[in-house]
Amino acid sequence: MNFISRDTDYAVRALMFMAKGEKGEIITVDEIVRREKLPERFLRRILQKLAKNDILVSYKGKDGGFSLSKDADRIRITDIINIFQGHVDFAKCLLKGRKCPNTNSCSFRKKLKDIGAYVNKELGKITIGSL
Amino acid sequence: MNFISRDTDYAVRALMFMAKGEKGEIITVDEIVRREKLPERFLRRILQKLAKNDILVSYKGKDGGFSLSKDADRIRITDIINIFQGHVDFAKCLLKGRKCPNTNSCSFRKKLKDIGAYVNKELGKITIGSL
DNA sequence: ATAAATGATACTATATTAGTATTATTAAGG
DNA sequence: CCTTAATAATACTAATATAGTATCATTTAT
Repeated sequence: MNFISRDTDYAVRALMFMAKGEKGEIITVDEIVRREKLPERFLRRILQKLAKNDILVSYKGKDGGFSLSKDADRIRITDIINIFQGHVDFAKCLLKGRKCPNTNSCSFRKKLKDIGAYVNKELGKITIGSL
Repeated sequence: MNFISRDTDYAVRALMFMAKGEKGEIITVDEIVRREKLPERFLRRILQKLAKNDILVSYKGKDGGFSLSKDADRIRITDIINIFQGHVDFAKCLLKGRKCPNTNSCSFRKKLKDIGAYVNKELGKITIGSL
């Protein structure tokens, strides 16, 4: 079981690559594909999604491409994970269609919740710039 | 994105229920289904898997059922997660078919690894008995 | 106008998750 | 030994998530 999904992973690689360039530099999908050897169409969609979520700015048309929308130190890993994997829920009750019998005294979920809070806190400290 | 899968969740519920009984008590799948309202055939397979992995002892034939194979305090949540979800890998490199360019200097995976180690340590502290 | 880029959206393939169904095996008890 | 009540093994299925691919539209510099 992997904690990080492929699109999150690819997004981080692309962002790390972009962060190496000058601030505000416009980079095309093809450049990233050449350097990082990621599947072109898939990566294209990933970058589009990053643009929609204000991580990247996209420039259409000739000489277009993508640039980081903010300083790499302000792009947190949790942002990327949330975009591609949704909120990481450590303590969700998985009973279907009915209320959990021990709903408000579930010590298991309480402990999972604590662990989840720690993980999110630590992941929040990691930024593209810090990598 | 859920960290815990449904079979892990159901297994923990079943084990917690069984741990309430006397030590070594034999309990049938049907009893657990009645009390915890879990899908019978699915739960049956889950308990079989727990038996195969030495968490439960199974007794076939009339008056059969399952009992905990050891003290509930010695059944850790990580054991259950490993059985149903496999090893939880926080830092796996997801590049396909080719070597990662920055294989031995990947600061991202290094940080993920640290977080994963913490999570596994904390999950290892949680036992069925402690819940 | 053309070329070179992204945008939107639909499609597909594979894997994982969450089950269900069927038949076999085992063991207690009359 | 036969019946009954339990698990064992295994195959099957349905739904969902993951990992892509394909197509056509739109934009913009020259």
